[in-house]
Amino acid sequence: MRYKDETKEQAIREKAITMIVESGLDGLSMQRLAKAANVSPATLYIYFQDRDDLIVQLSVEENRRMMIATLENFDPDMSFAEGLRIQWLNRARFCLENPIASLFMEQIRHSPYHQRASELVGSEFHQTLGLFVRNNIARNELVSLPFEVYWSVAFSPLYQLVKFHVQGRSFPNRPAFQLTEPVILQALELVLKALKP
Amino acid sequence: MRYKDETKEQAIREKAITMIVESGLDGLSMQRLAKAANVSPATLYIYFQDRDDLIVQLSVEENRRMMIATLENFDPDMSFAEGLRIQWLNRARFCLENPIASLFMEQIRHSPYHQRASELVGSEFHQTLGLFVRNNIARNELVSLPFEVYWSVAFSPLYQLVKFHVQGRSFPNRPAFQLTEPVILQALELVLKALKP
DNA sequence: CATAAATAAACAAACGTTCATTTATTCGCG
DNA sequence: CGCGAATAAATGAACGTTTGTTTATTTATG
Repeated sequence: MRYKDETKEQAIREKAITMIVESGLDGLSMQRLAKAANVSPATLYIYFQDRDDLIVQLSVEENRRMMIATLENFDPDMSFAEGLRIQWLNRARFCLENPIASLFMEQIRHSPYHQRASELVGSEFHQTLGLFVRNNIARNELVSLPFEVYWSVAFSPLYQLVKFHVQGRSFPNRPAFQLTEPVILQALELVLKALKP
Repeated sequence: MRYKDETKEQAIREKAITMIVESGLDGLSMQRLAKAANVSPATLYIYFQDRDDLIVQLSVEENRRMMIATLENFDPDMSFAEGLRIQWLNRARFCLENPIASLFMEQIRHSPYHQRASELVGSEFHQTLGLFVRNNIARNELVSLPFEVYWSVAFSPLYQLVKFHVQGRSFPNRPAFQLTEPVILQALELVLKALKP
């Protein structure tokens, strides 16, 4: 019998993400994707149930990669400043090294696919972060807050900076924005100041 | 001669936004939109050049409404704390009163339409905010920062909280999140602490 | 030779858009 | 005031494409 050609599946995944980043979710057509990945349209349906399944699978996989990268060398027992620093630098590094994956995830995160995909993602990520937060509140290294308030202050500035970077610009009539490590650390300082008791 | 029926255009705009929010940008089909707005498909092309033009025009208009609401009673000569408070409360109020418009803008902002639309938006908004920032740095009420760092710390936590609210939930397995005024003010306090010298 | 991957060709349905026609409204004229 | 001429809004039906997906067939490999 004949085995699946894994390079084909990889080509499909990559081209699909590129198409979505370049022309939006409605720019992803199965026939154009097949052409771009050098396979027959029917081949797509060997690897994915249908168009929706393809998009959801891509989201889950890219999300997983991002989470693993974000938690590299991270430990929920770390001090708050150290733990947040590691997460910020990990996440920024991943996004800067994978700008297309990063733009793809941004697009999914604000589409109707986000909910369906996030239900299929493992809960370890959130459990680890939840433990980290509780540890630090108990140790009085972090003010006690509703989880959503904590999350929005602790992470959304980073995500916004990353978005500015991968988009190449922040606002019209502004010069191109480059997210460098000193800039990341400068923003992180502000966030730590906000969240430390 | 016969004049345009403005209720028709309004119906088209509203239904289009609803469709995009409910089923994504690729869920907006001109024929289904015509049916939903009770007009002929051809009528859409009296008010809009084509599908792209429709989406861009919707973005520009909703963006304008949002900006006007955000700057109500705002003055660039205000103290930093007072000015930021007004903007936060204005923006939150608008989004909570217009959740569909808010979800629509979130979706546009992370799609390829965002750049094209933001180039068509007046620059007064950004000029006013730029003045506000410079005033407060000069008065030593605000630390001096790259504009993108300032922006991401000052506003993205609010946008994230609003998103949690209009989505109805923040993360899987978390109870529904309601953005109330005390929560907004709690987050605002943290951000002010971060940005004050 | 068995088996499953991979394909080319085709399907109906839906897509964005246009065209020939009808409908409603304003306006100059009697 | 009343009425046809003028004009643009509004339409239903149709255009050729492209859509997502399937089917019958071929290809490669254990």
